[in-house]
Amino acid sequence: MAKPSKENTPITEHLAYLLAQANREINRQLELRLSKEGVPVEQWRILKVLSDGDGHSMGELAEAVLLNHPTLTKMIDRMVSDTLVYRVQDPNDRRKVLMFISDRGKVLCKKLNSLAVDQEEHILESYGDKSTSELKRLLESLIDSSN
Amino acid sequence: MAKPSKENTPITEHLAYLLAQANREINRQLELRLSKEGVPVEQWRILKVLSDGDGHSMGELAEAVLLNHPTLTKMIDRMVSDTLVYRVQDPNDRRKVLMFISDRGKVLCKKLNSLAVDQEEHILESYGDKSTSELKRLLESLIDSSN
DNA sequence: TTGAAAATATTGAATATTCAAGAATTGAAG
DNA sequence: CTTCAATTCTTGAATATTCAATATTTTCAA
Repeated sequence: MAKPSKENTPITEHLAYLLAQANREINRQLELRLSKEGVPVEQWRILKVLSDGDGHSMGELAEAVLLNHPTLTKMIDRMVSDTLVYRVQDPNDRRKVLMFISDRGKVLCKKLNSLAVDQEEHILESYGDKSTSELKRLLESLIDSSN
Repeated sequence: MAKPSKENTPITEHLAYLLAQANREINRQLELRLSKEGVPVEQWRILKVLSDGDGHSMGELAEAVLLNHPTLTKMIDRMVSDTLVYRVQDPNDRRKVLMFISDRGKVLCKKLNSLAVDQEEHILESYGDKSTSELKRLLESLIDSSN
């Protein structure tokens, strides 16, 4: 009997592919909702992270919103132009820049949050409560086990 | 009692974010392995889809490998230069181009497959057999329910 | 204290992706 | 048949991302 081989598994059965596909689909839906306010998903993430009111360094932010450093810098430049966020030099470590959300940013963030909640509710409806929370649990644990 | 609100759920609890994070992590690992052969993940996907030996139109391919049309065209241009794949005009519908994998492409694809299998096995080890198949199942069903 | 190494953020050039327009072919209605 | 809309793919310009290099500040060992 031949040794069972996984080498010609169709692409659609690879975990990496399923994740990419699901991510693409969910992201597309979210993008569609947020486009009502003309804001890309990454900017919503940034606003959401900053909305705790604390100052976050660029490095911290980049990690949290899944962007690499130079990309974040340029996106923040745009958001500063739009007066959604602002930079403050960290007094304790002057290499760092602390990012803060502005009042305008807070207002926008609230609107975006409710658009995002709409989507999550839509997913809950079509996909189910149980599946959703189970999926979240598994994803968290996958992420954990990858570090 | 206040109405329970999901509007200030931390970003890390959103399904869209968890998917993005997991996708990023797994993709990074896969990228690292495939970089041994100097091939981006998307090219591996293309080779894998074409490795059934049939001709696939650009539209079909774009859908299958999660790239939009112009991006795919340009990536295919590179792969044609590298003689990994080749174009044939579809005799039944001359608007279409059918893509085929070359012999050189097949050889490369085999090497890439085994690198990818390495990764899947690594995931199985650290994450577990049960979790992996359960996660795959849930992802498939999420993708289904999104169409 | 000094000087070298590490950490942090930005910049500019190279590369890649996307959007909108174009070219070729097919389908289908009049 | 003819013409007009739809489909398929490619192209070029605009935009975004990435890589490598730079500037600044901090850390730490000698």
